Amino acid sequence: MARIENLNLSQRVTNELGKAIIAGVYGEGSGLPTEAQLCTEYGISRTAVREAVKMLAAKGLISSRPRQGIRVEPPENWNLYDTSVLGWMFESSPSLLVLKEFLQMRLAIEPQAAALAAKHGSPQAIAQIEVALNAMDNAAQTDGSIHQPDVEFHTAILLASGNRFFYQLRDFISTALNVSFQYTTNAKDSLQTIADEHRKIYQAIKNGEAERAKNMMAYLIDEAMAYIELKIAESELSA
Amino acid sequence: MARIENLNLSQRVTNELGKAIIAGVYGEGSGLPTEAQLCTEYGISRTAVREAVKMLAAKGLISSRPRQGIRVEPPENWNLYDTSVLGWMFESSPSLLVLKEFLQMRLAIEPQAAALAAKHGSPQAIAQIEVALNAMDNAAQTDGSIHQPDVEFHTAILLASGNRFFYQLRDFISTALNVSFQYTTNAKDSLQTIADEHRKIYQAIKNGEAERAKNMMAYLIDEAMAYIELKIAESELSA
DNA sequence: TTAAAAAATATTATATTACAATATGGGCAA
DNA sequence: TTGCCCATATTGTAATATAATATTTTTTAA
Repeated sequence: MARIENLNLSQRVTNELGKAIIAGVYGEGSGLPTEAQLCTEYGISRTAVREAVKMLAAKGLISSRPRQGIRVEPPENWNLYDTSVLGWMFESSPSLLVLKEFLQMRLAIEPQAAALAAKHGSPQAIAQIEVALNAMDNAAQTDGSIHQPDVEFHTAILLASGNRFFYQLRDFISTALNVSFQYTTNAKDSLQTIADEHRKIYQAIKNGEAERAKNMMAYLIDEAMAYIELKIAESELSA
Repeated sequence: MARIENLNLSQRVTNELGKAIIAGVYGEGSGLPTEAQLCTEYGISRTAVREAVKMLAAKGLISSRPRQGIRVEPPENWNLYDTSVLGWMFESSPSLLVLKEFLQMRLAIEPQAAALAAKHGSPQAIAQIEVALNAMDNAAQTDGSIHQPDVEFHTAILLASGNRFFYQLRDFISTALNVSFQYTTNAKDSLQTIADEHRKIYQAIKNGEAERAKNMMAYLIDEAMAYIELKIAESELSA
């Protein structure tokens, strides 16, 4: 996705409205202002407003009909796997509970992806996993940030699964990881532990041990899940 | 989704172009005709063309920039979880191999969803599963179609999981099931067997047996997977 | 008085035209 | 040859007009 300052007018309006809709600014039923009102509100032409409306409709957030106006669609119709929608969600809602849902998804997807990678992964795809892994090691030893290579590691496994539906979830997983990082400690000695656990997954994939790769990945994500559930319990206690 | 005849102009054009793009009519790099050409080709105004372009851009299929024109995005950027995109895919590509990818996804998602439903499913949500199940039984005994209640059964479990990301995949799963039905035999005696296997899943969920629900669901999908792999082997043999 | 029909109205849908912004490629000058 | 500038093609934005659609109000007739 391009930087915000590079977006054109209708894309910027799409962003604004998308965020507002997901933040619940507009009531679900009747919903948004009319096109005319939006024009004056943003000081732009109807063309730009309509294009923004069309883009949001394509993402399942709204629908518009003559005489009725523009109304917000029920949230279960929102396309949550759209990168923009996902981003807007995290900007608006407290993320611990959403993060748990993310981890449940990761627990479903990633172990299977690892197993498929072990079974069918091409040598190049598996080499790509190793590249990311080595970058993690490097970061762990040189006190650098482990985040970027961590994301690349998981993305590379999705690609190696050979299933385009899994790989399609790379933004989803990246977002989940980015949010996770905000809650995890960065104790220096634990970085190497994390890298080592990732290496076990890699070796299982490389050796074609599907079950082992699957279990190791499940273990890794389960640890994160346990940590988040602890955090949720803490926050509920203090509330 | 509304019927085609009920769609407005820009939505119809979106459909036409979407299908054409996914069918590979336009080369990936340079890509589509200019807006002006599309106008004359379809005999419509630029407004309608631009709205269609914006909707396709929102689904990740294309991008457009001044002077460069409209170009097809690489397929890994297409939003495959968009219902329209999914539909266009199945209209264009031979479905057996795609179906296998679908089943791999289902094998990742649905067992986990069943486990979550067993752990956290609300009584109403679980009752909804039973409604679908009874309809399946009915269909099996009265020689009716088992398809619709089958879809509803799986959808109800996704809903009962309490995870909105799982429930969001209901259209995805439905599409996968619909395609599967085209390949499966409808031997009357096997219908009751299928219904019985579904009932085992339901009972495990109702009793809160997460692991059992998970395993039964995995078994169910694995059977479908084995069948499809057999079909794929057959078609490769004859080719 | 009530119900059906018709008219008024508000809003989105489509069309048309004009101009602005932008990036590509070619030509011109140093 | 290299670098700059300008012509040009294409999308981006704007403004305005008319059509389609569905709601509300009014009118009409039983």
